[in-house]
Amino acid sequence: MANNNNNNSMASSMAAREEIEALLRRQQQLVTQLRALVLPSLLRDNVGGESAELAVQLFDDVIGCNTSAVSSLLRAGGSLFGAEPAVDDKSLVRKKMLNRAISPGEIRMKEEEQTRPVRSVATKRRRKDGKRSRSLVTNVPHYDGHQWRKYGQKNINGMQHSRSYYRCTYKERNCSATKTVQEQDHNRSSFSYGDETVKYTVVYYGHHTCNGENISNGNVDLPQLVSMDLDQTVEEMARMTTYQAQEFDEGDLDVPALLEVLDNPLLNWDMW
DNA sequence: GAAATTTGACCGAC
DNA sequence: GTCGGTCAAATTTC
Repeated sequence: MANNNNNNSMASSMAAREEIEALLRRQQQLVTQLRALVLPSLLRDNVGGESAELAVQLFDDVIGCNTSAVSSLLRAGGSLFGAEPAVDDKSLVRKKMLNRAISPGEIRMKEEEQTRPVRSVATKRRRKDGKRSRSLVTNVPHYDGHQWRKYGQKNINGMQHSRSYYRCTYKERNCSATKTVQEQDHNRSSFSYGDETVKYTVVYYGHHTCNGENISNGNVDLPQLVSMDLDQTVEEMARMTTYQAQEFDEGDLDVPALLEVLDNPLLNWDMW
């Protein structure tokens, strides 16, 4: 009897925890998207300067607070909400799928992903120059505040889509920054709900030593969203936000990487 | 004509 | 030998 009560309260605590966690993560996404929308407008309208810098700081502070809240929640998970029972990956996937009313076919696909052999770190090829890298998942891969020139494209083993290679436009100024853009396989992305949102994995290598001259002179490369009329931009962002909410999955959220979505000189490149 | 992109070849890590 | 990353000539775009 007492056991039943315990189980019930544990279950409701876990549900509450999951709900809070989901809300916090959703908040992170929204702020990050708002940041990506607002800052380029400041730069484009040449409002820039201190206002833009302050805006970057404020957005980062908000996201930072949110990240801390999620971390605290996860750390306190055991004591506050009761330790989660150990489950194997497959049953976890099933649980997640059931909570989201996903079809058995998709469950099978996800299970296959779990059992698919993963290329070990040791077998990964090292870049020739050994540059450090950061990665993020985004649906606006070209939108990072820098100007890039494509210098290559390759079909990658096991990937449906080819990978594109970009280097900083200001390479002649000794800027060694490069990035790769890889469209994610449609059926490998997080659980989708029938939408057709395309996601890209963007990996950045090296430092920008061009000091973002492209931005300071107002000649910012603002592909896709920012090149649209403002009304259209807001409308588009709202649409994207909806999709993000629908397909949200905890595995997708890489907050440090998202913090660099607007990867311009207003951010401190030396911090990584 | 300049700048950007494409694409096959090459290089080097594994 | 395979494969990911880069180079550079050819092609396309503005």
